[in-house]
Amino acid sequence: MNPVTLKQIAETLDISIATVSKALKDYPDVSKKTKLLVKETAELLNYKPNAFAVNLRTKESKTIGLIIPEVVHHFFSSVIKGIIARAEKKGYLVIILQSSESYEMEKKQLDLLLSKRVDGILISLANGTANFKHLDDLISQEVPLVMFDKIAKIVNCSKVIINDRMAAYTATKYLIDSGCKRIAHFRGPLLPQNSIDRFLGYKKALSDNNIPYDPSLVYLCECGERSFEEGKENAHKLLGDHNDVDGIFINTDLVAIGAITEFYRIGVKIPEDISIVGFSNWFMSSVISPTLTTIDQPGYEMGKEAFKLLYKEIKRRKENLPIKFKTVELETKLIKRASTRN
Amino acid sequence: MNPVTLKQIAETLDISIATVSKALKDYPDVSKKTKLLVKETAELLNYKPNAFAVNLRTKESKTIGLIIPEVVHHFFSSVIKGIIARAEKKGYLVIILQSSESYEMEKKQLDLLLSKRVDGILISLANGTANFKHLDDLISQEVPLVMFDKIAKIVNCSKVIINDRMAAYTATKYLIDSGCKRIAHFRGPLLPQNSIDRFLGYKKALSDNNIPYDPSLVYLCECGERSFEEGKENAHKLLGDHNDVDGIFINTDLVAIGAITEFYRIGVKIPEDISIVGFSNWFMSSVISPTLTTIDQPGYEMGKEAFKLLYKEIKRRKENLPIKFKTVELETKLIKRASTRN
DNA sequence: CGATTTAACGAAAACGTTTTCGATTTCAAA
DNA sequence: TTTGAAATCGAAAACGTTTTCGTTAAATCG
Repeated sequence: MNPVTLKQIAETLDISIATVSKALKDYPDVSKKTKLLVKETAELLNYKPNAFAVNLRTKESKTIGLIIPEVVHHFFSSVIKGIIARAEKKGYLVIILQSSESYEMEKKQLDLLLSKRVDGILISLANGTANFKHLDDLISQEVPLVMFDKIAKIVNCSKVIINDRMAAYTATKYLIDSGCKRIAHFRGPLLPQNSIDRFLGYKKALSDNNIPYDPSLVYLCECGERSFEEGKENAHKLLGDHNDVDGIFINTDLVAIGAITEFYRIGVKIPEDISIVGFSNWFMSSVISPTLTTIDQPGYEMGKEAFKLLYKEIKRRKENLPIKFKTVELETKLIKRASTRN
Repeated sequence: MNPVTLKQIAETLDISIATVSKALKDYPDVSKKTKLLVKETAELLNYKPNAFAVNLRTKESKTIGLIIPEVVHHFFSSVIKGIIARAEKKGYLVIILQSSESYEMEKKQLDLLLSKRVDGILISLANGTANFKHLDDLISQEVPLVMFDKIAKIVNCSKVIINDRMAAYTATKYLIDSGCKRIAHFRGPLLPQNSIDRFLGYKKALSDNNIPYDPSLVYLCECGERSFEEGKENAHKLLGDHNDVDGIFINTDLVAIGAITEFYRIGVKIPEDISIVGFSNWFMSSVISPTLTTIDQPGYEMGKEAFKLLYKEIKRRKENLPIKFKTVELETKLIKRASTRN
């Protein structure tokens, strides 16, 4: 009935608890004979170490926390998968929390994880967070922390990112190379670094190719739950505002798909009239019609990489070694499909 | 530096640890004066209870485990979101593991969660599991367990499901009512209950409407990573095998989208030549062209409901009350879109 | 054979909390 | 004043491990 403990093994073998514990962990100061004996009876009694006691004693939980803005999201699901896969290999479990793009939530979830005493935290920032005290506090408490995708450059910790700016540059450049002269941009929210970077990449590509930057060609989206609708709305507005746009670089695939849908409804031909490049390479993008040219954002790899960094930090921290923060940058690539002319 | 403990509060106030503990938890046998004092200094010293010690003492972790076949999946993401939302409200965190549709994995993950001593487990079965000993073992160990979506009828625990059979019946009936005479079915794998039920619903709808059942119209898919390709392949095969099919009920949306893609490529008109109904109502289905008629499967609600059931069981178990297993059935509805004639 | 090393084991503290139960004090009623 | 109950507190055990350090027995060496 009640779970087997070291004590019970010790009693049935008439040896001490200490010896049993050491035998199970292959300490050198216990004979091979008793080791075998202990292991056999542990097996027999179906002994499972009590994680609570181990945690208390060792001061670690072999558990990490993960905070993402949104669970129902192709990119973040991929990240989750990558993290879980890697974590499991190293014997870590992962607790997932979502900030729903809210700063307040993010703080709350961080506190929750802290009070559960996870061994480390992985986080992708909410769009709403512009203040980073909660993160700095973490770091000064020496809690291993690594940020990925939506990061804050100013916070001093390890990070894994893509080069949003360069990727956006590539995307825009591809539009230019395919003959577009007047290129709009549906950008993401104002705060997060990556939507800023994508905007900057877009601008740089224009200026490098002697295309004047026109602010009236930049449309804003929240890129949240309403992404698809925002795409439709912005597409509609764009047609009202301008009649000479022949290309759009869009902050994220879902918005792009909304735009395509609206253009289709109105009768604007993609890519003949307007070429479109998205961002993220959601699975959906390979399936809609026309298929969407986009930037592939390696979620699974990002998850794996983020955990690797965190794991190293946890380990070094345990051995009291100095920590050096690293930021690894993952490759993106342009996926050419049918929403652009080639 | 080191985290504050009850002991330190006790020492600064020159009272006992016991009193501090009781003061913080509002025990009746400590005066209001000292309660206030204790709470103030706890606040001041930024005291956070050591979760490890609490776990050991109370024998619970306020953590539950979740095992799903696949994380990168619209339906399961929604479920995750529902579970997390509900769990957080009750002060529970959730550890997520994935079985990758493999029985062996599923067993392994279950063991992992067990060894972490989670307070309960939520599971949606892998397609590969036909043996349920691992689950029965759990139940006999009195670990609260509830299954959702992909369940095993034979296992004696609480469940939350949809009526796959009825939903499939409705879908097929809708095809019939819209004029289809010769209706194919792309079914899911042989083992899981829900693909069996959907198949049975399809069959029942035929026989209730005097349409002969023709086994050669039933095509199998794994419905795993290759869903989209399977849809294309089956669509292609179908056209080779039959030239009179005018409707298909497809086990899951992604396969349906594959089929639509292939039909589009070949020039078969949807819904004029062939009508299609999918299953699950992935977001994607509202966005492709033509938009896909499908059955809405309420993932978020299912997650919430599953946690509610689990929570109740955990609570009753703690109070040593008798447990009665419940299975709640969630409503589905037919979403009529453009892949069928109306 | 005595001295010293090596091998094998166990006692006990520690991790930080919760909770039982007994001890002390206070105070009102008799 | 005595008695009893009520209010307030603390000692201590317990949860199950891990690990240090001391103890004993066996083996090795000179």
